[in-house]
Amino acid sequence: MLQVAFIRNNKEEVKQRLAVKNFAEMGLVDEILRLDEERKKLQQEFDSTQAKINSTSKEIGQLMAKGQKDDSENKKLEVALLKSLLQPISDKLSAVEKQLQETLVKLPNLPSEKVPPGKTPAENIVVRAGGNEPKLPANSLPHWDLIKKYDIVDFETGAKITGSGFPLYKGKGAKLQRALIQYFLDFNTAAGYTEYLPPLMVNEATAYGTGQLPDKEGQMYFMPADNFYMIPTSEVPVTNIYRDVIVKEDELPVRMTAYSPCFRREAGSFGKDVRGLNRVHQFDKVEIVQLVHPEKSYEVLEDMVSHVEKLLNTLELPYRILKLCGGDMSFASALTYDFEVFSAAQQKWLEVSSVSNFESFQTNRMKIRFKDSNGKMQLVHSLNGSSLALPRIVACLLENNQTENGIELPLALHKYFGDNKLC
RNA sequence: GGAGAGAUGGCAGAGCGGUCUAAUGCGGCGGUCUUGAAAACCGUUGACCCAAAAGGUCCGGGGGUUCGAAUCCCUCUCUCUCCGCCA
Repeated sequence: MLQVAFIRNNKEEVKQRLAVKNFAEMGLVDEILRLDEERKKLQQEFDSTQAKINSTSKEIGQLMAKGQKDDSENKKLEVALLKSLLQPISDKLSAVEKQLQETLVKLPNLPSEKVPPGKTPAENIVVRAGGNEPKLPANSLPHWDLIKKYDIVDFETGAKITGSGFPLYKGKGAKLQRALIQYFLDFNTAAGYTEYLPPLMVNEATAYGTGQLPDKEGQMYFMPADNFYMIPTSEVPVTNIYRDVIVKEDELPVRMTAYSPCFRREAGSFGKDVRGLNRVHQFDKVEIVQLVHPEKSYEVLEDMVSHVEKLLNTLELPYRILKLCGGDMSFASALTYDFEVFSAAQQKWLEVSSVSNFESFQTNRMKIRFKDSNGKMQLVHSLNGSSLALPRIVACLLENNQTENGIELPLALHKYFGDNKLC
């Protein structure tokens, strides 16, 4: 959520930058400023009327103490009159505040100046690439066939138990999940991130805090009996740890990592790209989140990108890093880098991580603040990224490392998996 | 699920219809003293709206009673104790 004061002081700049994200409803900006003006006017009316009521009520107390009954009765009538004036003002004020809030949350975050223009994924910019594409054997298979061949993921039984898109990992497949999670978490904690294991369901306030509500309501599984949402990523519970917290400046940066299963309805996506592990409703992911001083956030973003890149390098997979163009960025992000790995049998790039700086867009909703050296309250900046999402990593490990004698594992995983070959 | 108790400033904790502009203690910050530190003493110490002053709002959330609510009533949420159920 953008800050009204910022919009008020930078109206044209806000519109220009929203245009980079191909935002269409520019009328909302003017609407917000109009509502804000109205709010201010009503607030002043409310305050001055309330002030009169307060002072008169105090006088009543004093008159009663002196035993001046008639005078106090007159004052009571006066207050009653003022209160009848106050009620409609107060109702109007809450209505305007609510409307302002509802309009404000419809505005996406402003893209940073570093965001390249563009409308489609084709206009994203490849900033770096690494690793080598493997030479696959002649009879190489896509991962969904390898999975069957080695019997390590059973989609049919997963569908029987729950529904399609809920994979059932089995044997070495299950063990590989466990090994990857352990490895990723160790890699992150070694870099100074504190490990958390968060609740997998969250309440409305939490889902609202990171921007899932109201924007992506339909993408989350919802439990109506208790009004809980299944988390689409651990970013949601982890960032909300600090909701409504005023942190000390010297506690920054806050660095957190968490493993969790992620639940996504993926409503509207079907057909291509959903085969095998490419797109599923439940998957495992290790996430990194940072809360930082606003002056440091872009520096930290680069750190996080290089952290994920190092991790990816140890997996020995071919990858590339994209800087997303305005049209491909998410609602809440100011700058996003996507990581893709090359799935050799599918001949396709698959997204395995997305690292973003949200600046104060999330923290303004969550009121995560610190007091700077001048004693002024400031919002911290929040960033997060996957490090990493498992299914597509697994798909690539299977496809890229297939040999006649089974599937080899990168050196970094030998210790965690307990073997140098998957199967 | 049942019964009871509770939720107050960074923390502990008093207040139970008007002077609450929330006592007191601890902690934090500044100062005096000191070579320095500790101790002692003195002062200071939250957030939000408003460009700011004035003013207003905030004693878990929401609603009500009253001229006036931290204080009374209703309701929700959470915490604790006991019982029940349970991995």
